[in-house]
Amino acid sequence: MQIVPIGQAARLSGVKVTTIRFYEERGLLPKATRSEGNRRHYGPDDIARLQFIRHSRNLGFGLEDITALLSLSDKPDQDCAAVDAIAKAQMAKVDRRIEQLATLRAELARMVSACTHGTVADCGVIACLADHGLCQSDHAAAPAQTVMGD
Amino acid sequence: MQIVPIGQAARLSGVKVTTIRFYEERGLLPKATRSEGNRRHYGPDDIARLQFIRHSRNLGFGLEDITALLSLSDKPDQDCAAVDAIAKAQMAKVDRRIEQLATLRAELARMVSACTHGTVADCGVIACLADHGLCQSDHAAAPAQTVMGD
DNA sequence: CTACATCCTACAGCGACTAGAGGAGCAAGC
DNA sequence: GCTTGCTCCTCTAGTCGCTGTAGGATGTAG
Repeated sequence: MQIVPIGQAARLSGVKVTTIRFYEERGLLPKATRSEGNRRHYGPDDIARLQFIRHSRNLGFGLEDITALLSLSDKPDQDCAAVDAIAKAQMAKVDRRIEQLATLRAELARMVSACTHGTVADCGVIACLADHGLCQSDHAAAPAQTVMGD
Repeated sequence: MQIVPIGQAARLSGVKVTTIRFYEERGLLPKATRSEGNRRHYGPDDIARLQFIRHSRNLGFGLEDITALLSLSDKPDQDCAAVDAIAKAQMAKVDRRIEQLATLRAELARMVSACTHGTVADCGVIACLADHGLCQSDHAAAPAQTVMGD
């Protein structure tokens, strides 16, 4: 397994074929060398890089952060403070989100428990959605688009 | 405040002007009536509907779910089981995400604590990202795109 | 009458892919 | 040699829930 085509690289790294091509286009991977028939070749270093990316994605890092982390990992003599900063920022982001989701969960639970299992007219869930005054928490303070997404 | 233009509807409902137009296009709101000068008009019902949507969005519901909830709330005589199901599914979704994020957070914390504050070459963070074997948890089992996103 | 705010449409962009069309290359079996 | 079927190629468009911009029309206050 010295040099492999994209499909095998995908299997070895756990990154899908289309995603590998996407990463190349985005500059996270160097442009792959090609065979005579115009097919991409990958070596062990490329596989390692793909695994690095995949692992970072699994930890929730964005592609921009990953680009920074990759370029830092290519310069082993540098101070690793920048690495630390990126990781800590990511942790803070995750913390914030967990907090938001916990508030959300509490409100959803309260809402669901207000369901009378009767008709929609008496439904506590609908009533709560229709009138924020019926909520106890101030979850609505968070901008909607940041609640579930990035 | 009987009938108002879009800007005031936005202020009253907490939904941005552009977002209101977007919701109309998506069918979450009926097509607004227009003035002679082609401007949208909104009445109290429209404002209430917008508040319902905003509140639901704040609770993390997707637009598809909200469309369903709205159409259910328009039929007050129906059984509210469907409402309950949507709310419970949302709660389960939030639960799953909280769990994932907790795992993530733990792994990130472990990683950050492995930072030697020296050079990148010795950095525990980079080492961990490069080699998933250095991780204790199996967070990598989750598909990347679902970890932080919806 | 002139600023200025508000409104209109239409389209491009975000992040991180995913899916599909339409075609070419390649190995194995007949 | 030929067909079958898999892998690979490029390119485009779609996902979600908006946001931002361009370029114009309308409405109102001084």
